[in-house]
Amino acid sequence: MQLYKDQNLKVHNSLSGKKEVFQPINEGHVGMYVCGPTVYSNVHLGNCRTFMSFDMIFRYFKHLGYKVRYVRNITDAGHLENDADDGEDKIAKKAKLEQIEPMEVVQRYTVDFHNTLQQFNLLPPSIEPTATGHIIEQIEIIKDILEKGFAYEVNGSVYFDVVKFNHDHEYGKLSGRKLEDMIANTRELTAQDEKQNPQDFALWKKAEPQHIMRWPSPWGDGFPGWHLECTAMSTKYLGETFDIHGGGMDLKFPHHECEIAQAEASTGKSPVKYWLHANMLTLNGKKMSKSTGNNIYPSEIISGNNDILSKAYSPAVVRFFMMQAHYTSILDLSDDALQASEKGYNRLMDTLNCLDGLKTGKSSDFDVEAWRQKCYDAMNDDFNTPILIAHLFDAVKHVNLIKEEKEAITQEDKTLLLSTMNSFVYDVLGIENQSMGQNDSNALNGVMELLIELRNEARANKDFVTSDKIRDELTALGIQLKDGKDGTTFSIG
RNA sequence: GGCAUCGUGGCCGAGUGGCUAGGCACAGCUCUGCAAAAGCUUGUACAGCGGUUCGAAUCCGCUCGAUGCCUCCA
Repeated sequence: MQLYKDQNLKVHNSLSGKKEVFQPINEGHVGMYVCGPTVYSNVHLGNCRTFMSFDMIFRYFKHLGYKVRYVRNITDAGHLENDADDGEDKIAKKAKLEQIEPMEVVQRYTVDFHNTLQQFNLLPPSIEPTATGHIIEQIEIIKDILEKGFAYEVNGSVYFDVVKFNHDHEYGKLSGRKLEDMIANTRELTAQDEKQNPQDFALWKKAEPQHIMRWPSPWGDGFPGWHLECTAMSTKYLGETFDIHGGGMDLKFPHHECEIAQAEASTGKSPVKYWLHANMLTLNGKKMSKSTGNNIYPSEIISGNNDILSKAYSPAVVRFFMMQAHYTSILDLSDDALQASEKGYNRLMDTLNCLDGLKTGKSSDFDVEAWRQKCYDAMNDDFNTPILIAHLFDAVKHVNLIKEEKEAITQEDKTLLLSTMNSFVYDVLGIENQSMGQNDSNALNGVMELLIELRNEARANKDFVTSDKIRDELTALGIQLKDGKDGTTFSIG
């Protein structure tokens, strides 16, 4: 199924600041690179949002029938605390703090990262390379950049020469900055800086004797700079120019700007056709951040064990909540917003659960084909999931009306509706059906059927004391009875 | 200080030069033994001030406010 031939997808390119028609470099194929986490601590919910956004994008490309190679790296070395001379590698710092091997730090938080993303139903990327696994590639690129004259070596470290690069390239084109402005606004240089210019950035850092994470290089023992790993790994697995590069908005500058500079200095080509940036998740109106402590961890939401939220929320509800906002918009997390999403989620799932048993008729009051295209139009407009969800609720309304026999649907339309709903909710949005009720254990269903039967007998006998007791006690247990035209159903949650 | 983004009804959140997104909450009605669920109906809006236009919440300018980046961050 090559749906992409019929669907006109547009994506917002941060480089041009415009929505552009998406045309892959190689017909039918998409190469996509997303900056992964630095595994020195647990991922917080803000981190998850970015990966969830790109997971949805990955899923939609696949849904459209593209062959997608999705590369998302693990940064397990080279990410400095700061750019100054006393800059310390984040992993190494944590290892020292916890008195364990750096690779133990990496292992622990990589496992946490994978577990967390799995809970939110993220698909694994096609390739998940690590920085430490690509030291040789990084050294090769440094050599190349040195040879082309865009870098210089000082005392065992190699720095990228931004000023020289800017002579015949444009440093700052992604983030809308001008080098002259940056230089004019630079704060005082910290004491004995090796860099010729504060805007220069490290490609290779010399390892001090006490530094554990070190690799041999032509410039002595050291470790690679943070920006370089992404260039090395994206080039290796996707080529010198590839379709999509994604990441959080906060990486636009300097990280992505530096990636462009490194690639252009080395290959002479612009590395990426479409730059996509996911916006931040805020908490109390402020960006979530590991360093400031303004954050919430996925486990705290799922368990309800936190001071911010009134209750626990399932991963599917959290994902639904995120999908209700556009990936390029700032989204603020709050208890009210999550509660509203949970109710909406339950309504959507109730509809999905009853879709299969929907009675069909001779005609349809609901133009399923037109509705289906509206869903695609929403996604084609830069992955507009909030609009898609609005359309999904339109279907919910129709399904409920059909259930009440106020509207009708043909078998053919029902089949199309069912497959479209399933595709968009489960495959594209990646929202799992964690609402119980239909597909639970037989024992529970049996017990519930019995209780419903007893209650209905009591009601028939006008013994409302008994019938209300059954209903109220079940409500207290979190089980809701729903009296419909065709009898009583229940839902849990 | 520089660069960028944003300011939508009670809350969350789309969109856009003229044709009420959607979810949640609220109100009325239908259904019900009463509820719940579901459905129907309705209300509340585009930060402020100017300008462009037949017409702007949507374009332009200014003011105010918020956030992000400029130092590690998804």
